[in-house]
Amino acid sequence: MTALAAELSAIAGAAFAAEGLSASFGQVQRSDRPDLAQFQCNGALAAAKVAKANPRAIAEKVAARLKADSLFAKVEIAGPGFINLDLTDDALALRLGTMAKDKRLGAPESGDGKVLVIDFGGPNVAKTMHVGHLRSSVIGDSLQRLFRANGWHVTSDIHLGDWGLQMGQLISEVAHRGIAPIYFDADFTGPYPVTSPVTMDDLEVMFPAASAACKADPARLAEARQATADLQAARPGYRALWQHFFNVSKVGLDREFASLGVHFDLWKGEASVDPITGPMVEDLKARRIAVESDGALVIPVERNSDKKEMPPLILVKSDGAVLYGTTDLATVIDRVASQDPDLILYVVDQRQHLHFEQVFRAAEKAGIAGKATLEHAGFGTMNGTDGKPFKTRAGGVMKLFDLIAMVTAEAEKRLAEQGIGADYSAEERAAIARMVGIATLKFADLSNYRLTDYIFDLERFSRFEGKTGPYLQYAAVRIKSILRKADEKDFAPAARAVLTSPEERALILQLLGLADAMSGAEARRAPNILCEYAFELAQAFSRFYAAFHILSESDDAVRASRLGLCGLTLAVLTKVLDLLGIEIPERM
RNA sequence: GAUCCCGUAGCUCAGCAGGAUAGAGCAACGGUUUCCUAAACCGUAGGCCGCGCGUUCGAAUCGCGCCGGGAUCGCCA
Repeated sequence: MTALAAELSAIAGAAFAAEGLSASFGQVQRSDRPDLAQFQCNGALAAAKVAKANPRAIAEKVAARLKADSLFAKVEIAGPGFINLDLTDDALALRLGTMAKDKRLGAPESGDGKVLVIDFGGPNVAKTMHVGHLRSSVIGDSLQRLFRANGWHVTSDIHLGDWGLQMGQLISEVAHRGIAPIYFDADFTGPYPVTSPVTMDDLEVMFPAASAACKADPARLAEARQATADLQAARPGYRALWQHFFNVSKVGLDREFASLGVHFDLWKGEASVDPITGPMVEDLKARRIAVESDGALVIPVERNSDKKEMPPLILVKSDGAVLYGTTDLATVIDRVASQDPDLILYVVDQRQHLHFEQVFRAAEKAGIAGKATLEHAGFGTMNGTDGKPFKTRAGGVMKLFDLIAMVTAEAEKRLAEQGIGADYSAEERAAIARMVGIATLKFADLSNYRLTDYIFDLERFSRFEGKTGPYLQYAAVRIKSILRKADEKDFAPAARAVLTSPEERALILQLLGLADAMSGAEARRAPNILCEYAFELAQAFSRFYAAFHILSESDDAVRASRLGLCGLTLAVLTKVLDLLGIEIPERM
C-alpha cells in the first residue's frame, strides 16, 4: 500500500506525462485551503514556466485527464492554475478499509531491510543526567522507533562519554583527595577492591571541582592529561578506578532511561573501542593518511572547495592520549565490522557539527566506512528564558531526575483535582501520573523542530492543556472509554465507513495521512512532523467526538461506522504516540 | 576576522524542494456540560513573517546587503 499523497501524485504525474510534461509536476498534497478542496496540485504553474505556456491551459488539459478517473469526486481549476481535487466518499472509505486491515496501518517500507546504526543519548560517565540530555535521548529514541517502523533494521548505541580527559581529571582528583591510595600504588599487583571508593554523590562533587582545578592550575591540567594518557595506556589501578566510575554511574543512567522508556541495543562507549584504536592508528600511519603535525598525529581533511578553515582531525595528542575524534573513527570501524550498516546516524548536539564533518571526512579518506553513509542529525540547544543555555535559579542545571519527578507530581495533582481518579488504586494513579508526566516532557521537546534552539520553560513542561502530550493521550483515552461501553452493549464496529459529515471526512483524511507523515519524518529525521500529525489527528477526532454522540446514535449502520472510525483512530494514535515514545493509559 | 544557524501574534513555537486568505498552543475576551471523560469543543480579538534591494506571473520560503541574537573555528567533549 502506498501513501495516499504518493498514490495521487502518481496519477497526476501520469496525466502530466501524457501531455508531454515531466511527471514530477504531478506532486499532490493536502490542500492549504480545506474549504476549497481535499488535495491540490500546483504543478501546472511550475510546468508553465518550463514549457513557456499558459498555466491555466496546462491545468485544463491535465484536469480533463483526471476527470476521467472515477477516484475523484471533483477536479477544479482555481486561481492561476491550481488543480483542486476531492476524492469520492467511496474512494476514501475503500482506502480506509485497506488501512484498517493492514497490521502496519500502511506504514512505509522505506527501510526495506536496510541497516541503520543510530548513536544517541551519549551521557557522560560520572556526571548526573540533566535536562539538556532530554533532547538527544528523546529525539534519538523517536528516530529509532520511526526507522524501525519503516522497515529498517536498527541498532541503537548509547555511546557513553567515558574515555577522554574528563576521566583523567577525575582520576587525578581522586589522587589529590587521597581517598584511595591503593589505586595509585605502582607496586600493588591487585586484585583491587570490588567496592567503589567513591559514590555517585562523591563524583558529582568531584567532577566540577576537578575541572575547575584544571582550569585554574596548569599543573593540575598536566596531571589530568598524564592520568588520561596512563589510563589509555592501561595502567591497572586507573583501569580499576575507571571501572568503578562506570559502575557507579550506570545505576543513575539506568534509572533515568528506564523512566523515560528509552531503550538502547548497545551500551557501548568511547572506551569500548580502546582495543582497536592502537591498530587503527598504526594502520593510518602506515598508509600515510595520518601525519605528524606540531607533535600530534593528525588526519588533514581540508578540501579545495572549502569556504572556511577546516582543521585536521587530531588522532593522537602530543602527550600520547587519544581524543573523541579518534574513538569516533574507531567506532565507525567497529560498527562496519559488526553491522555493515547502510547508514550511521549521530543524534548529537549541533554544536559538534564541525567535529563530525572532520570525522566523516577522515573516515572517507581512510576508506573505513564500508557502504555506510555517515550523517549528523544535530539538534539545537535548550536555553533558559534569558536565551542562554538553561540554568536553574540556583545557577546549576536542573537534573533530569528532578524534572521527571516534578512533572509526575504535577500530573498526580491534576488527577486528584479531576476527582475521577478517586476510585483508582494508588498504583494505577502513580502509573497514570508517570505516563502523563513523561508524555508532557517528550511532546514539549519533540514538537520543536530538531535543529532550532528552544527555550526551556518549566511552565510549558508542566502544562496539560492545548497542544501537549496529555491532549493526545486524552483523545485516545476517550476512545478507549467509548469502545469499552460499546462492547458492553454489544455494539460492533463496521468494517466500512459510511460518510455523512465534514467531521468524518476530515478525520478520515487525517487518518489516511499516517504514511505520509512517517515518510516525511524519516526523510527529514524530524519527529516534530509526527507530533504535528498526531496533534491534528487528535484535533480531528475531538471535533468529531464533539459533533456526534456515538453510543446514542439510533441508526445502526451509522453508529457502527463511527465505532469503526473510533477504533482506527485509536490504532493510529497508539502507533504515532508509540513512535514518539508516549504510552497511553486506560483512563486519565 | 571566517564559517554556520536563528529573527514569524503579548509569550512559546510550526510553516521555508516559491503558490490561493501566514497557522497552532498559551495568555485575553465571550459561549458550550439532563447524554460516550470539559486534560474537551465553538467563537472574537491579535501579524509591514527583523530591515532593504533583487529573481519571479507569484517570496515568510530563493539570492545579495545590512541590523540584532547564538554557535563553531588543532591537541575538551
